[in-house]
Amino acid sequence: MSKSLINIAILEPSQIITEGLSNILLKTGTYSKIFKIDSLNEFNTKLFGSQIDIAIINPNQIQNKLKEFSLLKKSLPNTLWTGLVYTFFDQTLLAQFDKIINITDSPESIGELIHKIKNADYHSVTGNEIEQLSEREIEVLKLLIKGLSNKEIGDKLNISIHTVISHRKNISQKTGIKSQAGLTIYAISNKIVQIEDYLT
Amino acid sequence: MSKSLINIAILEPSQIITEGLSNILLKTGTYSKIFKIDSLNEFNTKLFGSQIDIAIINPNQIQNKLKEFSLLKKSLPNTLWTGLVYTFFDQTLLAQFDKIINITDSPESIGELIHKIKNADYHSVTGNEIEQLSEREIEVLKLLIKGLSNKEIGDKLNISIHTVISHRKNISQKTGIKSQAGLTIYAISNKIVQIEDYLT
DNA sequence: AAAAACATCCCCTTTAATAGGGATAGAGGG
DNA sequence: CCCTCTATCCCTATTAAAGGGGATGTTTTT
Repeated sequence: MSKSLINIAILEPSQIITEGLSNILLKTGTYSKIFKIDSLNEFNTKLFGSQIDIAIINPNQIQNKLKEFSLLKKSLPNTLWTGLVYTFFDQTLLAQFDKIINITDSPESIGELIHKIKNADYHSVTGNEIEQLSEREIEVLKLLIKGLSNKEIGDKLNISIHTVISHRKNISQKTGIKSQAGLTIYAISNKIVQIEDYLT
Repeated sequence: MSKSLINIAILEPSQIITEGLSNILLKTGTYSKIFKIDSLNEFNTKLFGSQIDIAIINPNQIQNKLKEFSLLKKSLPNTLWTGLVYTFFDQTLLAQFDKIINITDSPESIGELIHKIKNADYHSVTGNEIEQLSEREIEVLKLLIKGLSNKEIGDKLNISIHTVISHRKNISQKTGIKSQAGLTIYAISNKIVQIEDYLT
């Protein structure tokens, strides 16, 4: 891949970030053309046929669209799929990307990204499956994180406290996490709960 | 306040965001001068004597510097203190600002901000004091969130379990949060712990 | 100098969670 | 049809936490 003009697609809802990133990319001195897009499927419409070398994507945009994203990666194997992270995201989500750049990265390190793509080939990796919690277990987990006791959870779900304890045992086994704090972080990072809902 | 040139200070560690925001502010068509700064105290050094009309600040930058920020607001009462939010923050932290803009806000709504400042006076409000946790309490909280028991925390800090329990009682009283899950979320949203450290 | 906050330690009682051990019934896939 | 997973329920013993009550000495603030 020895070409001097690089095509970069940016999928990011914040115009502030899109503007800033474009500027910094253009300032790296490499000749690049930047396409700003609003959704994943614009890769197949607006950008169809273009050879996109780097796609920079807000991970939120592939949330709940993992299959679509997988297909896209297969249909565009020569693209470097990059996640743009400015808050914490689920690790399994980030694992879908070939590379991660952070909003606080310096222009220099972003410049390096461009440099590398000119000199190397990247191979898309498929993320690992995590052991899924069942629906009921997730219900229990959500209430658990609200700080409810086993008994309160049972009352709320109309099941006995023993069932709740069973579910909790299974949750702990599946996740390997024993403490409530750890489970809270697990639930947040896996988007089972939104942290915003817990801020008063 | 009927002046055409507006001075804007931006305190934001991400260069991507600073770049993007500057661009959008300049594109609003108003004549504004933008100062990029790296810390709160540059208001008293680099910017000393300048009439800053709008300060746009990443709330992280005032975390643990609430007193300094309060004094600053008092010494610069004609400045509009604006928080730039791109992830969740503690609400009490956001209450310290006169105004909040979000990273996903459109250029138009940011332009409105500039427009308003030209036609109105803003009065700085002093935010409520957050009841601060003591150093020791924060140490205990951090270990608590790792899932350690009271006894383990005591062993780690070389204090008796009774002291740990005392600290926990005080933490609960100060924050009003009883459950470990709630405290975890409190600690994350107050940047006492980084959620990234807990992702395996 | 007095008051407030902090850090340390101790006691008691009640309530909840943990860690084992189970059982049963239904749904779904191979 | 068998096996696995899920959801439900139960028991016992041990450990931990919650919620009260204090006390003492040291900083820090007013």
